[in-house]
Order: sequence, then C-alpha cells, then structure tokens
Amino acid sequence: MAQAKKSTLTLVAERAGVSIASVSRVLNGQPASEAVTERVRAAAAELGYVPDATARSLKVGRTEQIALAVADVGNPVYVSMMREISEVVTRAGYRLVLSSTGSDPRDQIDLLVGLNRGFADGLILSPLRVPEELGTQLRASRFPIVIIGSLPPGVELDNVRADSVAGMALAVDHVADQGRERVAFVNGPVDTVPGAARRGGYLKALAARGLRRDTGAEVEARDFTYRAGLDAAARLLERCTPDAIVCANDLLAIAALNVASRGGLRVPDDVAIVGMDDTDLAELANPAITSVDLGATTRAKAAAELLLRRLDEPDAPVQQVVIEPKLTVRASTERSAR
Amino acid sequence: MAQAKKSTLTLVAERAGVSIASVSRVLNGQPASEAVTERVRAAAAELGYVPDATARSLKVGRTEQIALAVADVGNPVYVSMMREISEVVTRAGYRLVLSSTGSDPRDQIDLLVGLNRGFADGLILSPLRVPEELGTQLRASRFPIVIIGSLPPGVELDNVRADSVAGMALAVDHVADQGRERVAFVNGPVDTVPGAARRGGYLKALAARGLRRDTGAEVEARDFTYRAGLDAAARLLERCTPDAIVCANDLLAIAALNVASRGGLRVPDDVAIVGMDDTDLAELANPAITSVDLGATTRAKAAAELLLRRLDEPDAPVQQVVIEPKLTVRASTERSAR
DNA sequence: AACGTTCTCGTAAACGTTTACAGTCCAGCT
DNA sequence: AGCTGGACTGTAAACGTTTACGAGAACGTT
Repeated sequence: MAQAKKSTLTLVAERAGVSIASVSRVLNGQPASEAVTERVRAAAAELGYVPDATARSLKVGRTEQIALAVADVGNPVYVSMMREISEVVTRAGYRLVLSSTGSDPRDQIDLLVGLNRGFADGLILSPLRVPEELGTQLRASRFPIVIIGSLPPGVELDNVRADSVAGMALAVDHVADQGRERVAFVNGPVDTVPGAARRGGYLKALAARGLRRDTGAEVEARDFTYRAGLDAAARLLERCTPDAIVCANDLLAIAALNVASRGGLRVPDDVAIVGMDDTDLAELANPAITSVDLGATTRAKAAAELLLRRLDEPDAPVQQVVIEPKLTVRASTERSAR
Repeated sequence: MAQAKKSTLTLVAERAGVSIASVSRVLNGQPASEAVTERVRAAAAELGYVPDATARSLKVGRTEQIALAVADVGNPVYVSMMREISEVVTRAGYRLVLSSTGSDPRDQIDLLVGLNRGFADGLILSPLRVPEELGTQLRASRFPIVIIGSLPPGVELDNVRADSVAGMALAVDHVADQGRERVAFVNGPVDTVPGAARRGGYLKALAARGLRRDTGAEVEARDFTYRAGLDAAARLLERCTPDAIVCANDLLAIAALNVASRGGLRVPDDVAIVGMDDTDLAELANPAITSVDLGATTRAKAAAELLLRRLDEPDAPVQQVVIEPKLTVRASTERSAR
C-alpha cells in the first residue's frame, strides 16, 4: 500500500524473521525455500519495500545510467538522436542522463571528469568542436565512451559517423542531374566538425561534376540555426543568382527557402533548395524540401548499441561504423511537381 | 595526469600519510592544517583522484539528480521545456535524468515507483493523461514532485500550468477583431489534458464573442503531430470554409497552413491561421504563423525552480503557479502585411 | 551408522564515502 | 604546576545493498 517512509532490507528482514541476506536473495530471484520466499514476499509487500538504487550501485559497481552529451538540445537533429538513444537504452534497462554541452568546449571537459566520478556507466558524446584537450581527456576516461562524429586524432574509441562528403555529393548530383549549374552553398560555421566536413564535400562534389566554383556562392551562417540562416541566405542572394542552393542543415534550408520565396523566386522553378539531415522539418516546409538523410537516427541507434555492447564486453575490439547517406526528394527540387 | 585506474580515498590517504578522514575533510574544504592540506592536495593530484559519486550519494542521501518525464521527447514544446529545465538544474549543480513516458500510462507509474528507489532527488512530470492510479502513486512518493499541467483531483503538489482557456480566448479574439466570423478549430485528442482544456477554451471564447458554433468546424487530430494535422485539416476544409483556423498546436497549425495553401487558399487573406505554443516552428513557417505563447519555457523554468526550492525546504507550503498566455502576431493573420 | 552431498540460511565483510566522537598536542590561563 | 580550551587529526560507525563463506540440516549412499 501507499506509504511515504523509506523501508530497508533490515526492516523487511525483521518483519519476515529472517536475515537480510535471505531477503536480498529472494528479492533477486536466488534460490530459497518455499517458506522463506513466501514470508519475505509478504513482508516486502506490506512494507512497500523498494530497494535503494544508490546502495545497489555502490555495491555492484554499476549505476545503470548512460550519459548523453549533445551540443544543443534544441537542434532537431539532436532531438531525434536523443529520442532514439533514449529508446534503446531504456529498453536495455538503463536510465538516460542528459547533458547539454552548450558551445563552451570546457563543458565537455567538465563532463568527462564528471564521468570519472562514476555517475554513469558510459557516455555517448557528439562533439561539435574537438579541441586538443578533449583527446587527452577521452583517453583518460575509466568508462566506455562512444563518439558520434569524428574522433580527435590518436584516439581509439567506438565511433559512428555520417559520410558528409557522400551526402553532399548526393545533393549536388541531384540538382546537377536536373541541369542546374550555379549551385550555391549555405553552410554553418566552418570551424565545427560538421561544417568543415560538409564544405569539403561540397567542393569535392562540384569538382567531380565539373561545375564552376563561385566563391560568392558560398556563405557561412554564424551557427546552425534558422535565424542565422536567414542572414546568410540574404547575403547569398544579394551576391548571386544560383539555380540551386544546398544547405548544411534543414534549418538553414528552410531559411534559404523562405528568403528566396519572399524575394519573389519560385521554388523549385527558379531555384532548387536541398537541405541536410532530413529532419521532420523538411516535410513540413512549404514546399517540402528535398533533404539528405545523414542517418541521424540510425547513427544514434548504432551508437547506443555499440555502447551497450561494450558495457557487456569491455575488451571487444574498437568498432567504427559509417552510415551511408540517403537522398529524399521532395517538392523543393522537383520541377515536375504539379 | 591521465590515468585509467580508479583511485579511492584510502589510496590518497596512504600516499599522503594521513587518515581518510583528513583527506575527505581537505577535499571538502573543512579546516585542516597547512601541512596536511598540502600533502593531501599533492597526493590527490598525483593519483588523479576523483571522488565517487555513488558512494557520496549513499552517504549523504542525495543523488544530485533530477528526473524529468515528458510524454514525447520529439514535440518541440517539450524540447524547449527540456532545454530550459536542463539549464536551470545544471546551474544548480544537478544532473538531469530524462524519461520519455511515451503514450502508455503505465510508464508514468513505473517511473514513480522507480523514483522511490531513489535514483533522483526529485521529479518534474508533465503528464498527457491522468489516470486514476497516477494520483495514488503521486501521493505515495517519498520524493518531491512538481507537475507541469493539471493535477489529478485530490493531489496536493507544487504545480505550474498554462491558462489554455485564456490562451484560446486570445486566439479567437484576435481573429474576431479582424472581423472574421467562421472560426474553425483543429484540436488534438480531446481525451488528453491539453486537448480537453483547449476545446473548453475554444467553446467559451466563441460564446463570449457571440460567434456561431458550427460543429463541422471543429476537428480532432489523432495526436499532436504534423501528420495527424494534415489529415485533420483536410477533413476540416472538406466540410466547411472557415475564414480563420485556430489550432491546438504549432505543428497542427503548420499542417493547416500547408493544406490550406496547397488547396489554393491565400493565407491570411482567405483564411487566417493561428497556432499555439509559439515554438520556433511558428517563425519558420511561410508565412510565419501567429501563435499563442502558453509560456512553455516560463513554465519549465518555474517548475524547475519550484522543485529546487522544495529540495531546500521540504516543508514549504505547496505552490501553484499559473502562467499567463501571450499572443505573438505574425504574417498568418496580418492582413495588412505587405 | 558413518559419511559425503546438497540445500538453505545466517554472519560478516565489502563497496567508497561522510562525520560523530574521542584523542593528542600545545598554548594560555590561574 | 595544573587546568582549560582550542585546533587538529585519527578511529570507527554508518549509509543500504550484495555476496563469500561457513554452519547446520536434510538426504542419500555405502
């Protein structure tokens, strides 16, 4: 029944007239005689006994918690990752501890030393930037860590990442196949891991298709948000008249879409827009935007499973998995549509 | 320095040549002699000592964790709440444990008994539905809980909620002020707490303005998602031709917006759209949608602060706070725009 | 009947902290 | 000189579990 006082093994043991060892055993399903089992069960139920998680953790050396650290809890792509990871780890019996590491790289460091306090059994980390010190801290960790994104040089950890370069190729090829030739690029900060990777992919894809590179057609938003995208897109359209804009992000893509269409351009007829990440947002834009799915949820799932596996067998060989991108075509590039 | 082995108070004590009590004291800033302090600091640094969170928790009876349970980690309004709560509690030195309680009401119950295991010091809960059993479990909890949303009857807990009724009034009045008379309503499931509240508010607001209620102009999406919104809006526009559509949600509003504009209606000239929650989405729609801010982040902040306060003084009187809604007017209702 | 097995259960240690308490030392009093 | 008191430190208990170990009972075997 309902009760508001804590009750411990000792209390249950007294009431059942057995030792605390016996109580612990029956409650954990270890073998015990019929009679004892019965008495313990009854006593536990009457007292509304619930075992203490902290004490158990201390004894068994596991917290049954997994920490997740992402740069921005607000970014839809992180949200979908979070949801997926939450799903996987709770099914495996773990709780999820969420840490937002903001933009300050110190946060990540703090988190790692915090992890060494043992508040979680493992960590999934998706760093935006990778400063020097992060690498050394990662190496020094007592607990398993899996990284979503690129690893700092010299660090050997389980890791899952997207193939941004292939992703950009998908995007550029798609519009190039439609005969578009002036392919602009709205990027996020180029000093971030994804920013750098996507830029590399863009340039490579242009070259591969033999498209002219126009430095005026490449613009960098101050971060990966919608607002920043509005500014960046406006700057872009002031400088040139692309017939396609690929964006590092769905948010940036929607910004570009809105700037373009408010500027009187028809999408996709005058200019095609393609986003990246294929978040829910892509579908709810009007027109819905074509987007490259970098496999956020797949990556998240893989990361969670990698971590769970390593918790099971700490000495398994390090695994690195790369998720292939996939293009989802929607109205923002489909000239034929309607 | 980097090291991968755990190191305990005892180890540090040995190396420093003092007792573990002294080590503990020094590290916790309790008074100690110059010499001891020095030696302990040095030893701790050399060994890379980091105190164990679990052991500390067991001893002091606090985990320094706060649990947050929301129905759907994916819903933008929960996301913004999460972000805010995360912010507040981490600043206060707590970690955030995230539980997604899905749509299954059992999850909430499980969570509450789980909480009694003491994995967190308190809980912030935002229930979508409030089954009978939830009330009894809430009462039985040993730990402080604050509820975002309506309380089950007979439960006395700290609580913060939005004034949906006033919010709906704001929405309806706004479009009515523009002379619109056929005000339709796209709602979410009416058996949820917000669904019921918003419907009540809608009806009341209609009556207050003396607007005719057309039962065909009221439609219920199967949940609060964009997809469900598309269906619902389509059904609505088949049945009637409103000159305004208020929606229980920004997602539903964007769905309505897209259905309407794809159906050849001009927004806002033919039909005005107003959403609710005023999430980031409202701004990135095209046209941007007018939305009623039900104070999600304000509520989240208040909830977190309420909980922190109660952790400080467990016997403070129960507080209930209601956040006033605010209307943000954007292009989807602004006839004059452009 | 003696002995080995197996089963069940209790005793006690351990996990890594914090902290009440008592002890030591030394200075400052009377 | 003897006492009081303060500053510091060590001893040990405690938080609530899990679990190694051993004692005893029950049973079957020879």
